[in-house]
Amino acid sequence: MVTLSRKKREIQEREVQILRLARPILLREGYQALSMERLASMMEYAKGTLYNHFPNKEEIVLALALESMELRFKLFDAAEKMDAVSRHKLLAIGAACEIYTQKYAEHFAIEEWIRNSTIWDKSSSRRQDLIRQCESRCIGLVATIVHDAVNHGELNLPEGMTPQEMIFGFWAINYGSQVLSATSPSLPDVGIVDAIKAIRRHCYTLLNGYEWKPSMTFEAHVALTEQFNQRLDVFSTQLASNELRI
Amino acid sequence: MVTLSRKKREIQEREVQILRLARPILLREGYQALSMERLASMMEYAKGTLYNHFPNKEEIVLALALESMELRFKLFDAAEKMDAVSRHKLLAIGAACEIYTQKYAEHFAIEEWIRNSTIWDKSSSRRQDLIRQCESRCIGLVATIVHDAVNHGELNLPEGMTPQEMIFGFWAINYGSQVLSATSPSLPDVGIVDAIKAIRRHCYTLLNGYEWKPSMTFEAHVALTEQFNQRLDVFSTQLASNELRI
DNA sequence: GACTTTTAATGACGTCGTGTCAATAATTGA
DNA sequence: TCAATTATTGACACGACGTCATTAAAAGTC
Repeated sequence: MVTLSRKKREIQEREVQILRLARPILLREGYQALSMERLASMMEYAKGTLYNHFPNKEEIVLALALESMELRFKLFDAAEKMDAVSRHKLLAIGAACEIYTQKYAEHFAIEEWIRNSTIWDKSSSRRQDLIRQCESRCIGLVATIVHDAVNHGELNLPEGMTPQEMIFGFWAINYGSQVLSATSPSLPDVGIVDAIKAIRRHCYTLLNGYEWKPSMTFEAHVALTEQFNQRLDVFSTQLASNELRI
Repeated sequence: MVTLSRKKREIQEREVQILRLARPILLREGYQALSMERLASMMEYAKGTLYNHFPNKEEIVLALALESMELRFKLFDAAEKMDAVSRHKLLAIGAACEIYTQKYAEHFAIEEWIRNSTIWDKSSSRRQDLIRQCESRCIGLVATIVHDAVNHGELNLPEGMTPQEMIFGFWAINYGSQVLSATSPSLPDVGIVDAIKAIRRHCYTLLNGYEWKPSMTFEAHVALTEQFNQRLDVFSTQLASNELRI
């Protein structure tokens, strides 16, 4: 039936629309400002209708976070698909992180909400699963690079370290620096001028420490990172225009 | 006057008491569960009295976070005072981080609230300053170690890197791994068994990468870390019994 | 000790937000 | 055309924050 599917489509549409309205509020005015009443009136629907789509406010926040994580995954995926040796691919992943937290800083900010237990615990296990899956895929993707590196003899993992534990280090240092840069109250006062450059250096040194082949200069490391940065920038812009939404 | 000071003391006491009641609620039942009404009734005071002490709920949370940060600083301070060469002192700091996030996991969890903009923005600038100061002192303390290392010729900082930027790397990797371990939904499913050991390895490799003298084996690195761990464990237990509160 | 002044404590109140649910409207199916 | 199903509505109950006029207690004064 045409009418049926039209109605159904309308309802599905609305879900997207709710998220589209919610995102800037959460971002620019904070969690408190995001209220179901307000969303409903912006949608020109009653509050009850909103609750047909999302059982609570928290679920909306996690839905937003999931959207953001999916964008992250696409960036990672594009990075992994670059035609390069394993060490360089890892730089591409690093570049993807930089893009994500710089160009898509809002997405990074929204993704952080999943770590708030108030929000995580109140939302449905279905959505929690989706988020877990998305995170797993991201990790798996990067672990593949490590795996290949080992197989190609470009890297020897230390005794007893899994590929996942290897990437955990890079994950932690990148993630940590991003959160600290975004939220640490005293960072600017304290002489940390260019956090990104510092982290690049640390990652470079870490790669050297593990003797990940091919060895390279820091200048080459930076140059390559910049190059991947640009390519991923283009890619992500195309992505956005294809989907007509960011 | 005796009576005056008794009253004044009573009021001061109450501030501590409020925090002592608030902490376990925030920790075990979450932010929602911490309500001014409830705190007031537990104190057997009216709500208004509570508001004489703290202008809002957020301020209570930041006050708790500050207490926790002060404990962290004490651990760092004890680590820095260990009689050891610079590289080993940095291990002691690493051990202090481990103690803080393992033995005092609740403090770590509470400290995280300062990164919530809802809470940060609503509380007084006086308290924000105190927190910034405490963080600065922590950073400064560790930066000193790097400084000394350079002065003693045990470390060459890469061109253009400040001591603060050097420690930023270690800070980020430790902090990042702690947050990820605590909150990342898919970590266990994904083959990251012993996050602490992995991070020790990464820090070790990083130190090697910078050729921080004296060079050492990973086994020595781990053994020394364990040793500092124990010493700081004892220290922190004494600290707690001295202050009759944790 | 009687008093005034200052300081502290109280809790009813206004306000706002969540989430529910019986009632109503719209859509579908027969 | 009408019954059955599905979607929408908004009044309502509830709970929390933060205020403030009112009341109580303590300090200061003679």
